[in-house]
Amino acid sequence: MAKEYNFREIDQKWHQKWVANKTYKVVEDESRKKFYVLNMFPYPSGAGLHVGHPLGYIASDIYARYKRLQGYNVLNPMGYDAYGLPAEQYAIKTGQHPEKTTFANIDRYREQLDKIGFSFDWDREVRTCTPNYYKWTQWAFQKMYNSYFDEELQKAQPIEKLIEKFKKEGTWPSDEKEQSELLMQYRLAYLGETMVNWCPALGTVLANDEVVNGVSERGGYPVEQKKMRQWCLRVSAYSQRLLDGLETIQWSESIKETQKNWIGRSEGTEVEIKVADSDVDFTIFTTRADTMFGVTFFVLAPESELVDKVTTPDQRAAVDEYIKYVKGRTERERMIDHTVTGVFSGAYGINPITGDKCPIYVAEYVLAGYGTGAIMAVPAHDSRDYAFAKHFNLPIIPLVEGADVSEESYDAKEGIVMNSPVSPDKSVKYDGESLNLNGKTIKEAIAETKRFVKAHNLGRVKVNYRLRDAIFSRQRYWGEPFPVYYKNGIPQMIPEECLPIELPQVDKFLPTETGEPPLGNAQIWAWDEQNKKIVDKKLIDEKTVFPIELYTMPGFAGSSAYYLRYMDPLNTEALVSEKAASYWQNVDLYVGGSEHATGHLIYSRFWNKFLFDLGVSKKDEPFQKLINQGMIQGWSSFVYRLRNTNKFVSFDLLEEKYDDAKKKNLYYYQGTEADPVYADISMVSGNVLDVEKLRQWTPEFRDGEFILNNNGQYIVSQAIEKMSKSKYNVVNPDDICENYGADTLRLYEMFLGPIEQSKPWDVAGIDGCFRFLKKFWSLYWDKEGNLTVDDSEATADNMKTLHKLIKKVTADIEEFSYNTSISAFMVAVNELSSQKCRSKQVLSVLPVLIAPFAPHIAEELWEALGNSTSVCDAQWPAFDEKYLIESTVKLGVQFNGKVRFAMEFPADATPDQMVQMATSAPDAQKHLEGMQIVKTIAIPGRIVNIVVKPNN
RNA sequence: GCCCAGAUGGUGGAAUUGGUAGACACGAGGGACUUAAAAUCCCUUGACCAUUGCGGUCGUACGGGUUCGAGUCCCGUUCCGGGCACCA
Repeated sequence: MAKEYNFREIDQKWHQKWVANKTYKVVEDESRKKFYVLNMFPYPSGAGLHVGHPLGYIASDIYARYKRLQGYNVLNPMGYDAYGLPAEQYAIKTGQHPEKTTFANIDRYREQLDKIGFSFDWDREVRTCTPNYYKWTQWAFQKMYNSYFDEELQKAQPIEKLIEKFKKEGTWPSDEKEQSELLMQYRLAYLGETMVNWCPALGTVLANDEVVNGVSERGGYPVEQKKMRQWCLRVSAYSQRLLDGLETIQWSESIKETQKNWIGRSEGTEVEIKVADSDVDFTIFTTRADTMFGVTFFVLAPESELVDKVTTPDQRAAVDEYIKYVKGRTERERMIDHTVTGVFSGAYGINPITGDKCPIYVAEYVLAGYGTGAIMAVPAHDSRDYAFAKHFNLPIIPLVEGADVSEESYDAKEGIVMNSPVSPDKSVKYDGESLNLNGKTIKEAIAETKRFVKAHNLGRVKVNYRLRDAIFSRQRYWGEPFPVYYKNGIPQMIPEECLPIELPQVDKFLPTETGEPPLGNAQIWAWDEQNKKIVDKKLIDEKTVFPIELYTMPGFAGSSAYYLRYMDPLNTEALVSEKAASYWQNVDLYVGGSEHATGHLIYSRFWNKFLFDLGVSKKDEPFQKLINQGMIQGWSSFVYRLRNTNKFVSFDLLEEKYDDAKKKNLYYYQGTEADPVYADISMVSGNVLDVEKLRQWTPEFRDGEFILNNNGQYIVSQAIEKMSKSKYNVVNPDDICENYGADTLRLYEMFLGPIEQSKPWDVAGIDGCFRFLKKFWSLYWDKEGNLTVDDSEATADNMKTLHKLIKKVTADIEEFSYNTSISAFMVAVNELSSQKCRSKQVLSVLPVLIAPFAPHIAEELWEALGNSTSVCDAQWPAFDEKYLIESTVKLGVQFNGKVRFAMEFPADATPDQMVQMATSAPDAQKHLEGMQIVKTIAIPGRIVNIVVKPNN
């Protein structure tokens, strides 16, 4: 009997050794180069890990182990994003404290993670909900509060500098309340009266990225717009830096593109518009300054305060009614329904370029939050203005030669401008100059108009960003409390030395009866200013004891700077020490899902840029390279229940009909509609249901009648969906570890396909990886279970196989192309096996090569070969080109990078011979005439490149 | 509507970035060993034609183009996925 590959024993043995020897502990070491690998830390949900979670962890663990073998000092930490809604909702339902369930879930996650053999340094674990951690979240918030963004320096500065400036200018008010309000307009963390996404069902506000298609991302509840006083982060101040930074980092183009869209830079022109017969004026923003001659009306956003100033008495009633209508519409309704609505304000604006009086409308298609909340409408060249003009019968003036605007607007920025002006008297003179754009291209016309507007002080060139400030408060319990108290309604920061302000105990996790957030339930929640401590609410007297903020921070607060904390997780004096931050700098490789593109990945970059301005973070960008791992989806299974019965019909007996109205397939059995019901995938093999298992699963199936097909089987239908507890399609990694071992799981998850691609989990192929490990194992042992490795000289074939493998695996890991490197291993093992290779020269290298992928088996073999140290401390081998020289036939000759003709070469021709033959071939002569050869490149067996240039 | 990424056997996916398409794995079929099963090993496996042998033709969503040579580059079309979306 050959020595068996006993993965259970091996996995357990090495897990224990790694823990005992602290193999993965990492300390700063100035003598070695650092490498920082990081995964997006998980939210510990009650469902535990499924096979999708480890995908990214395995990918980064492979890279971390590889870098370590290359001699880098690798930081590869793990922790938990522990604040979150599910724990809170569970608490509301059961009364259990969220901390209790969260910590229980963390323990379970840890147990599962430990089975997979990660090289995490657990001594650096962080949990965002522990005071020792969130102290620094609160600290950063206070720093933001005490900073403003200096437009000239393009960086954060202490707020004191701004106060000084106001004092110097003489604009510093004496009243404390006015001072506070003035500074609030500049602070990076500020209290703002803003329109927020209010979710009544969740009882909290949500950030823009937490709202998807007008409903909450979590739970899918309706969201409405509401004006509320909220803490905000002035993320928009960093718009340009967030945009510029994208050019310096190695992220996928699609993620960068998404962020660029989200930041939404647009360069345009602001123009001042005077309201006729009034002293009111307003500013419009346009990116199409070239179309000023085509303006036929103006539009204000309904929420704009200008509406009130502009509306004439006779239109007042109509406008008020319209505003009421708009307010009654939810975000969702506004998004889906694009019918044209609006109302005339009664006033007219004067186009400064043409002198024309144009009506001013109020319409919901103009957004208050973007630009100035007012636009000039050019129906000929903007589809929204066009629809509006058609609806209200307003004139349409085409401005581009050849553009047909009888059916739709011409929005393209291409063409030659006309009608600008229609006649010379239609262009107002300023300082003797009037604007004429006729005959120019649109691009030229934009530039010319900008110049004109600026020169005659009619407006200014302006860059606008779509990126909004982040709303930073939530009406929840399970989050970081704000280190803020209120003195006569003016917010005050609790002194830094008193941080952290710990989350108080409450008896109920719901909002209070008076509608206060859950923290309103906390009894010991008032600030004693003199004694600097938290005291009972009853003591509030507004003289020395004041109420503390009841809001908590949102989920992204704790996850924005966690990568810095890993550098120095136990530090009580600073977020991160100068020494640790200087050594680790920033994350070299970040792995996580692309769904965070407009959330965490923006907030984190903002947060880091702020800390960089403070000198705390040492790099302007937190994550140098980003890999987005795809999702592993599950195969959901459905059984079909005939409506209003307890009968379940096999899928292949159903009749399928497409319903146009519902846009999906409906199923019928003998005329009765059948509804799909989830069945747990553990009860299904292939697409055949184990009816008895299902009966025992839940009561709804126990007494069900199952109508089987002709083969006596019940067939389910299947769909690929996101893996989720509620879809009963979750595959758990523990079972795989139990049946195949951690190394097989690691290999298989990587072998499934490119990391960045989403793919359904299919256990079918796992045997291939398991077989490979068994073959790999059996390279080392004979029938009696003795090590077969000897000191024999490796053959040329052995060396070729080995060096081919080293080359391939090294290149593949660098490109995160792990699936192909595993294929290369399979080929190499087959080759060595048929070569009957026993040479230590070759076989002692393989464990090092496989160590990143399959660390347990690597350690076991490394030890068997007589090494006393961990394979983690071995050295990654280099390949030698000399073993890899190929000798095959053919292909072509190429001149100047452009191939001209094909010819064949003998199999064993050397590069020099190939060049010689190519240049002397008859076909070559015509290309070489009058030319001299600059350079030749010959790839044996493939192609000869000859770069030529003319003589002289 | 705008932007991004993609389409290769029965399946997951390779292809040195313009150089033998289908590596590797799964599945399927055949065989060996075995009383039997499991495990293991060997052969076949893109399609079609020829199979006693060599072999031949077609083939990377579709239609064109560039090139000695195209899965890869260019133009057009179709389809699927992702992001943004009254952003002026």
